[in-house]
Amino acid sequence: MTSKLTAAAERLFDRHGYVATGVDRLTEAAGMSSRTLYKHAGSKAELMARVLTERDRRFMARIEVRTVDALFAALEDWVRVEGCRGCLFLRSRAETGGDTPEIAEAVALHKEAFHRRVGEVVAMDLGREDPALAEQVLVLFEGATHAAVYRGAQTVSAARAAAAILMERARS
Amino acid sequence: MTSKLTAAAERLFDRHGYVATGVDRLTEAAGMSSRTLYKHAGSKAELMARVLTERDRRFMARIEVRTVDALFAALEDWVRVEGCRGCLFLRSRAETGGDTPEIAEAVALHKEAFHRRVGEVVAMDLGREDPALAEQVLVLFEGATHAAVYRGAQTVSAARAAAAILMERARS
DNA sequence: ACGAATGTACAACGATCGTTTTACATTGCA
DNA sequence: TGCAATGTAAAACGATCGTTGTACATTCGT
Repeated sequence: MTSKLTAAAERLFDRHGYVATGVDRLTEAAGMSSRTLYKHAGSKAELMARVLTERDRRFMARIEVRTVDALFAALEDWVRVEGCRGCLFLRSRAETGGDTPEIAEAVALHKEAFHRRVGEVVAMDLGREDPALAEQVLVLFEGATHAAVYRGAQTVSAARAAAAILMERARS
Repeated sequence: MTSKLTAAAERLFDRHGYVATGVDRLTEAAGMSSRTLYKHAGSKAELMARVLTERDRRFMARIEVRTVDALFAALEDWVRVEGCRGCLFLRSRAETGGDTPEIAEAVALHKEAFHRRVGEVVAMDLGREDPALAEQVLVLFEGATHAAVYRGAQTVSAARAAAAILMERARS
């Protein structure tokens, strides 16, 4: 019941935006009364935070990989499943101007974890730490995600190819 | 008077989001009555479209360059002046789910122009067309813009360095 | 000097916002 | 069997939304 709410909320927030999605649309999609929604979620902002935390779990599980190439392969899968609408975390933070603490915190936690993971994958793939290279890979990942909004999923393969070149150069 | 409105609106939309910014906050910041705002702008959505068109002009003027390196130098200047809040175009489109025609159209026009410009710069710099390389440069640009939201302006120099490597490799 | 244009302040429009209240039905454990 | 717990529907809360109407002041070209 709680998971149905979270799933429905994620879909609506992702497709129409956090602010633009009213509570009545959430209750309708989740098939529950507003009373029950508030008992479960506390508030709309807490619901969004819950959505983000849940999405973070799903996303981070998908990028549990050992190579940079697999990182972008995972992103290809992700956009195939989730579509190309940019990063929900950055979008919801931007929508609220960072003024909603629950949301800002969930986003910060996710982006910290993501940054750490990229660093780890680059280190594993390369055999040594390389923070500068990791930052470039992160930029390619984020760029593929956002450019895909108007350029389509091809941006992910472009980023993948670019990352391969950077990795190859760092190895030799 | 119209330009003061547009400037004030851009600032508020950029910092707090399109939906979250009410008309009364716009009138207050622009120092005019709501009646006058609507005479000038027509509607809130049209005002946002005007803001985006104006921003497109300012942005495109800044990336009138001849080399890929200068492209990222221009982005460094841009984020120094405008801050790191991601791409206003993609954000406003996402906020409205693409359901507001005036906004969706302004965004589409800007992104088309931007994509074309990147292709031109890569071609000039390289001496020949290279659409695949241009796509990678575009991904780096977009990635620097969005990663900068949580990683800071350093992402731009990371992207700049990565682009230099890709360009060098394409030249030899 | 005068009428059109353009500005203002301000109340009000109906709609919708997030949230809570009221009153009632169903379930499950003691 | 009965009392919590948990659900429902529906109305209402005050606030705010984008937008418009009313009534009055200022500026400006002729």
